[in-house]
Amino acid sequence: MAYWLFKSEPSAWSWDDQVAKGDAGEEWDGVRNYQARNFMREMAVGDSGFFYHSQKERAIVGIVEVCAEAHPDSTTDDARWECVDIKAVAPVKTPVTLEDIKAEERLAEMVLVRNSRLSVQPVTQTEWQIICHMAGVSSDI
DNA sequence: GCCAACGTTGGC
DNA sequence: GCCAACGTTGGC
Repeated sequence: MAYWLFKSEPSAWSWDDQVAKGDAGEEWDGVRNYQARNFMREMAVGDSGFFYHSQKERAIVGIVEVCAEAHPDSTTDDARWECVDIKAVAPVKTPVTLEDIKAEERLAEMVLVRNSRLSVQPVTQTEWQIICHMAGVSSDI
C-alpha cells in the first residue's frame, strides 16, 4: 500500500468533478511529464492519495483511491503517456493548505514543498498520517 | 500578472 | 552529448 498526491487546477478538473464520477472513477489523464508518469506506473489498485487543488486554492481537499492500474492515456495517441484511474473516497473535514503544510516542520521534505511543479507525487506513510490528522480524517482508509 | 523553477527541444 | 532557448506550471 502506497500513498500519493494528485494535483489539479480546479478550473480544469476539480474535486467536485471527481466526486461526480462516483465509484466508477476517472482517468487521471493529460499528464505529459515522465516523472509523474513513472509514479503512476508504480501505483497499484487500492493505493490511496490526496487530491490537491493548485493555483488559487492551494489545499488538499479530498481523499482518492487508485481504481485502475496504469494504461494508455485515452487523450493521446502517443504511446509514451499512460495514466491510472482514481475515484473519490471522501472529502477532508478540514482542507490542509499549502501554508499549513509549510508551517509543519515534519512536512518540510514533502515533494509538494520541494518540487511544487510535479503534478503526481509520492507521499510517505508518515506524511500521510500527519496530513490526515491535520485534515480531520482517518489515516487508515 | 509576474516571475522563478523546471522540463523539453533542437542546434551544434 | 551539451547547452541555450523556449514553454509551462504554479506560488506569490
